[in-house]
Amino acid sequence: MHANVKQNVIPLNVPGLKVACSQCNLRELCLPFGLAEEELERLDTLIGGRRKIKRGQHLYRSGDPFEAIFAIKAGFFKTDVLTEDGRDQVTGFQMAGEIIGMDGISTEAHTCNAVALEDSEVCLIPFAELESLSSEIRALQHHFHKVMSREIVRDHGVMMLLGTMRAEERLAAFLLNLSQRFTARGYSSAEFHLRMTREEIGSYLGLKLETVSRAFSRFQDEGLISVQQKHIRILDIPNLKALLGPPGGGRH
Amino acid sequence: MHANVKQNVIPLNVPGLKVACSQCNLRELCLPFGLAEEELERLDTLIGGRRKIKRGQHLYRSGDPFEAIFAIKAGFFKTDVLTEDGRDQVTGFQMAGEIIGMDGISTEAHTCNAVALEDSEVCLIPFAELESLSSEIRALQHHFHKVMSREIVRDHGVMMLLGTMRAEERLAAFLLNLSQRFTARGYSSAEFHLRMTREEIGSYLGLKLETVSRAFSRFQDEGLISVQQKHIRILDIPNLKALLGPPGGGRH
DNA sequence: CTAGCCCTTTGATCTGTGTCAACCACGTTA
DNA sequence: TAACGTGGTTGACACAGATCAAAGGGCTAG
Repeated sequence: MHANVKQNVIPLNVPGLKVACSQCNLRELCLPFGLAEEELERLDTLIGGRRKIKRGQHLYRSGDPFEAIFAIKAGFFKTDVLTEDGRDQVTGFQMAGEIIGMDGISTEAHTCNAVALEDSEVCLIPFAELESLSSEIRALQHHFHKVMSREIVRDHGVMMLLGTMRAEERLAAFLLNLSQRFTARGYSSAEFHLRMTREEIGSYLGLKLETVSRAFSRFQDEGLISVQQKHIRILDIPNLKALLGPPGGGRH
Repeated sequence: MHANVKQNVIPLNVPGLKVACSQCNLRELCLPFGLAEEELERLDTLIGGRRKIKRGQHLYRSGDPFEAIFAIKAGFFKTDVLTEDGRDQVTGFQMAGEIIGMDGISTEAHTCNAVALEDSEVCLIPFAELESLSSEIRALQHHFHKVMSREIVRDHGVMMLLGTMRAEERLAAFLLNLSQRFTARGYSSAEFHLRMTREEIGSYLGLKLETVSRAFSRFQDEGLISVQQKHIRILDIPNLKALLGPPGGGRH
């Protein structure tokens, strides 16, 4: 492991270089949010380094011992649960700035799989140390609780989607959610690249891939979006949002 | 704190009497789990008193400012989310020993409604004080994180149910889950009283009430359970469990 | 005890989505 | 450049569950 001595290039991940939340451009979205300067520096000492995950590789698997949570530095992940009988449910898609792995806290072992959908990089946050630091920095403790709570609220939203929405509403909600999260990261809200397959979208939304594909086509026919493989352009946000109000239009 | 001097009667809720986790018969299920004697006593000072909730009353409503979480001392609750357009999704049923209200942490306001399905009683846990005490008692902090994480894992289970199971599998999973939770509380695993309506079960399971009713009838015809209104007796747990392995029997 | 209402059950029919199948488009490898 | 494989689209048809409808049973409140 020898130092990388290329010049003119900002070196990343040079051995010995400490990862720094305080310098991270995602700090407003991620765990450091709301911490003071001095606290941020202490947070820097917490991060256990970075890890690169290639597309298709697992960040962790169900059953792995739980030791750390991860902050996504770059890239895109899916998490899924699978049962003995072969059922597979995608429980979420995670992007830069989001925290992943909190499912493992309860049993000291991960309860789902996390797979990179593109080449990605995560920051390791050793959990025992996070708890230590939390008890010293109240703002960190509180913020971490908010992050977990937000996950619970997000899950309730998915339950609502799976329990009450029709196929096209689900897909519209999904696209609007992605759009909004890309916006928060400074990317276009109208144009983006899907990192997941139709089957993965379907699993997340409780639909079959053919149904997802048909809904995409219908949206395109109606001028709401333009689809070309994984490239999506949202053309008519208002009408896409209007789809979320259910069929009749609000009654029943 | 002043001694209560009534004799022969165990006094409950007498004004001035401190609620005590250390004496609670639910402590092995609830927040105190795993704490040492001395820590338990400090936890006692945290509890902000009890509150009785009559059947049909709200413990909190979506939008209420978030100040405390609640430990259910006795009774039965449902939580639900509703959208502007009138959709209603039951996100869970909670019973004695369970913690409710963690959805409110993220935004400082509750994001769902909690309604008592029978006359109930909860212990108030002021959240700011819980965080304070957490930073002093590491075991409490860690246990609270486990409780939140367990909620996330539970939600993933519901997503799996809503995303991949057919009506009868959903109902079987629901009954087995209730049975298991009653068992953990020392009640019969085979015979219990449903506190919720068919419509509420349906909302939770992503089904219409008629479908729930039909599935109950089918189970009864097949000798798996006996149903009389809200009274349920589970007759054949093995075959009920077998329903969870999907139709074909594991393929696809 | 009675009236009223809500909850539940059951039947008949309709429909959104799943299933099965064929074909196509793109990206990768040889 | 050709051949392959994975992922995506589209069509025809089937079916689980929704919807509509009607009737019965048990609480709850007077």
